[in-house]
Amino acid sequence: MPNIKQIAEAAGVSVTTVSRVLNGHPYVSADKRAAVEDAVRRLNYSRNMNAVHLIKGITQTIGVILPNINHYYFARIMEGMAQQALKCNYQLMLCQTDYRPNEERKVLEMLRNKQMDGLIICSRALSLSEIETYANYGPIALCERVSGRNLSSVYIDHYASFQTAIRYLWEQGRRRIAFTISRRNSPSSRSRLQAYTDTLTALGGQAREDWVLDGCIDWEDGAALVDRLLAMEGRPDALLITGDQVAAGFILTARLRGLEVPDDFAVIGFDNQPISGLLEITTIDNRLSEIGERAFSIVHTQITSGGGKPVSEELGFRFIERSSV
Amino acid sequence: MPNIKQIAEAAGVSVTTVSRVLNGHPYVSADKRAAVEDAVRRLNYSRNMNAVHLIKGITQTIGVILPNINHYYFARIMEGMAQQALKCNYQLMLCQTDYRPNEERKVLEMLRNKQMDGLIICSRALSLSEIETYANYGPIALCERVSGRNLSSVYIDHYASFQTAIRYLWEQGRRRIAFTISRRNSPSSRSRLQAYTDTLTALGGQAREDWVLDGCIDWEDGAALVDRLLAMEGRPDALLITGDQVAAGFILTARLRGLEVPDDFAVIGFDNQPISGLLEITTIDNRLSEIGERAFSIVHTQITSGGGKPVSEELGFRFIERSSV
DNA sequence: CTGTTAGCGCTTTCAT
DNA sequence: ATGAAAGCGCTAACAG
Repeated sequence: MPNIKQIAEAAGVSVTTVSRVLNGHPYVSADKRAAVEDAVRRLNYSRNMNAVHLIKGITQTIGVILPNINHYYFARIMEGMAQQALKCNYQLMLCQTDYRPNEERKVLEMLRNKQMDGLIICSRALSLSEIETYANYGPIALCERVSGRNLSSVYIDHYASFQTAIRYLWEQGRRRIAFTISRRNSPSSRSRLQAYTDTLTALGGQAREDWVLDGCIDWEDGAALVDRLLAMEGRPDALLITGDQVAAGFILTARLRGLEVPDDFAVIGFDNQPISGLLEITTIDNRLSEIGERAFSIVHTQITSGGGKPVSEELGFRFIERSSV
Repeated sequence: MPNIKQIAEAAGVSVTTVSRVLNGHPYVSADKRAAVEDAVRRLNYSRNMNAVHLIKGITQTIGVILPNINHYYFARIMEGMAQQALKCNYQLMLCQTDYRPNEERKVLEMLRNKQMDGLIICSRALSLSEIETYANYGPIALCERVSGRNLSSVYIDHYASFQTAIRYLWEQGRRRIAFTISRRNSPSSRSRLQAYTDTLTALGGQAREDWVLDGCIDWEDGAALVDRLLAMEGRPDALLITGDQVAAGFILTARLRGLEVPDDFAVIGFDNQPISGLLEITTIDNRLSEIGERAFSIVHTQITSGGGKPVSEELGFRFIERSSV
């Protein structure tokens, strides 16, 4: 692979002129420009971008931390980010870290290392405090509500969405409401638990600790839920299931057991996944693709504009009424 | 951000010694090593990896071309690659190019640019010939059968899997067999069409051109298929649907129209997606995660071992009998 | 409009 | 065991 110097020689100009042509700068005479372009073609030249990254101090790359790409929630967010990245001519480094703190740390180090100009964290194991210490090295955005920190944030108000869902079930006459979560101590799980307690208490209903059903991530978990519920005395008559795939697993398995939705169980799913349309599941659209788009744009803007205050952006959820309640 | 020179000064050693400590080389006295480590800590030093990439000529990054990450097929392959990447301490650049030739070209250029050490192409718009011209710049693997070229390849034998599926339907007494594809001219579609024609002809059945149903990618396409089929005179009694999500859309919509699977239509899906378990869809497991793992490992091995011949690896599909036939 | 030159920050001979 | 010095390939003052 030839370098810029060899091109300069071949074209009979200085490296500066070559660089100017390469970068489309003005003030290059037509004939020299042509000579350079010709040399580039003849020698099959291509810039070594690592040298450019080194000298410019940027890489046109944004890192993305998430536990696993093969999950509707994350794939959909990633899709949104990737669409924006394509428009902006930016690259996305996919860091599938499986909620392992040390792997997340490695990615933060890559920001510090200048391997990436910014970072988007879709979900995390590390503490906000630890993440925040890296904010000086480049803009960081999280896909969750964060405030009072040097971190940007794009999020849905999970508290409000849960409140809406619970009130809806209540209005439909349901009084024994349970809900699922994936990880017990995730930020969204905490606000949902809070909303569950607050809302039911306010309505004069009861929020039961044993009706917080955790570890529900895939459809199998939803399927397993059926027996878990049948084993209870005084079982719930309504479920908020955080993830339509889990809800689908539950509903289809319930049918096999001779139970009907919504007669035996009312169900509200989350994310408005394709499957929810297919099964007519009432759901809450969390606008995942837009979360990805906005997170990308915020980080991208901060990179190009050279910093500024962190941005916090709430996207409204959408309640989609179908026939599972 | 301090650089290596400043660390050298602070520690009272040469930059060479600092570099040695940083890279864990031997032949550094314990006290100098300690001095360097101390200086690194005090000055909060972090290597600029772009300089390392420049001088070493590698980036520990592999690019991945795919049209859209928010699709089970690609997300699952990507998951496999990412798991391997994590183990090898390699990074993955996600290049979601939406089948746009020019975007795919940009990624190939990034390989040439040395922004990535190798490339995996999950699906493509460009010709193999064009892709092959980049093979000198780094190992390239495709997730499809490729031979006689300077490109590696990890694939499922779609011809054989289709043959298996069609014979199975035939044995179950189905004679009017149709099938869906996503893109008409993709490599896999071509081998499937070939298998369809060959197999049915061999069995003495008929392969009908109007029973090749294209544009089937998402569940909506599957849902739309029902009416498309009902509008035909002499409609098929069996369907091979390349993608379980599409199959699910078809089956659930068919039920709403009062049709039964497998009574009115026998259905065989593809990919062994979670939904196929949920709906008891007979399917063909294409081992997507393994395809991703192998593709990554092949490229990774070629990078670390410095080239060698391209590798071609076929993974056997698995026929999963459930109750949609 | 063009070229000289000084870096960007790091690794790695090659001496010692 | 340690350091001086020569790059890796490119950009951007600065001087003409």
